[in-house]
Amino acid sequence: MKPTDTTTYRALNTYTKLMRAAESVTSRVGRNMAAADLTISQFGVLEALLHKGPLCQRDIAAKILKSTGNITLVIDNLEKRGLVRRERINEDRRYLTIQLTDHGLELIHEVFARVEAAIVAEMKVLTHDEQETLGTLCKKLGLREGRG
Amino acid sequence: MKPTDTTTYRALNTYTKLMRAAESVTSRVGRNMAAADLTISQFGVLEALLHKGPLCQRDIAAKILKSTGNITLVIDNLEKRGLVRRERINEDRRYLTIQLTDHGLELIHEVFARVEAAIVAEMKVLTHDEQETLGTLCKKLGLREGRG
DNA sequence: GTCATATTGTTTAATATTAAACTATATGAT
DNA sequence: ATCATATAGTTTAATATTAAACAATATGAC
Repeated sequence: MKPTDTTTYRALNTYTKLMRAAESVTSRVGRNMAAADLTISQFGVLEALLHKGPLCQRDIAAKILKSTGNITLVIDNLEKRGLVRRERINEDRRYLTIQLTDHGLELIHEVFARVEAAIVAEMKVLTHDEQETLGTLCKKLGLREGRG
Repeated sequence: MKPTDTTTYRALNTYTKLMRAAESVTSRVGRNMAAADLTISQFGVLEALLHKGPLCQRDIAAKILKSTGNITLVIDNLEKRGLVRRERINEDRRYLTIQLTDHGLELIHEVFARVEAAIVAEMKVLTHDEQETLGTLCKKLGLREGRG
């Protein structure tokens, strides 16, 4: 093999493993969301509101990497279930502030705890040092322009 | 912070970075598929056929981690574009063998080369050793039961 | 003030995805 | 041979997602 070939081979291999790991972990962790009848996106929205407080839809879209059109629907569905509330802001009436309701807060609190536990369990196959290393390497890949 | 807290914190942090890296890289690499009017799933199917030869739909579904129902549609669309061909097997008439057409082979050959180059470019932010390390750590996370 | 431009959120149309019900075929026990 | 079970693929209904067009509101130049 020429050096280029081994370089390519290594890159493809690493890429594949990264993707598989992400899919695999997402799928297992996601079961805890599905158990509470939350999609990954719905969980993402509620989790953002839990940890950042009330947000407008645009900020939510940016946070969970989805289109604003999609967020409209996700919030619609959460609103129907009484988990969040929309509130028009008077200083700038284009904005809507999305807030957790009491029920929403209670639910995401509980589901987040389970998800958190699942993530900790997933990561337990790695030592602390390995986790730090993985985080550092992933961060290098994540940084860069472009959606995502 | 109690030890449990730092453990949890580290796990969540690592998880987030893993997810961001995967999304980010997928999104950038995926542009090369979109440029040829291929969805990620369509690319996945063609790529599997390119590197593994003819496959039945069930195997394709397993390979790209999608439902068999979805594969039916993906293959339908590829067939409409004349990129693959379905062929009933006579030894067991439940099976369909999916083959690349000449046109399909030509296309995936070209698109795969671009995707490959994109992946190599993505991975260039990591040294060879770092790639090996990332691969090893991801593999530990990926292994386990469960869809994915 | 008025108009051009930006921005927030909504709607629409197209596509993707899944789970579950279904059809057709094969296999194995009796 | 027959029947129960399993398997491959399809269909259907529900949901998710995006891009693009759109409505409402804000901002800034003049």
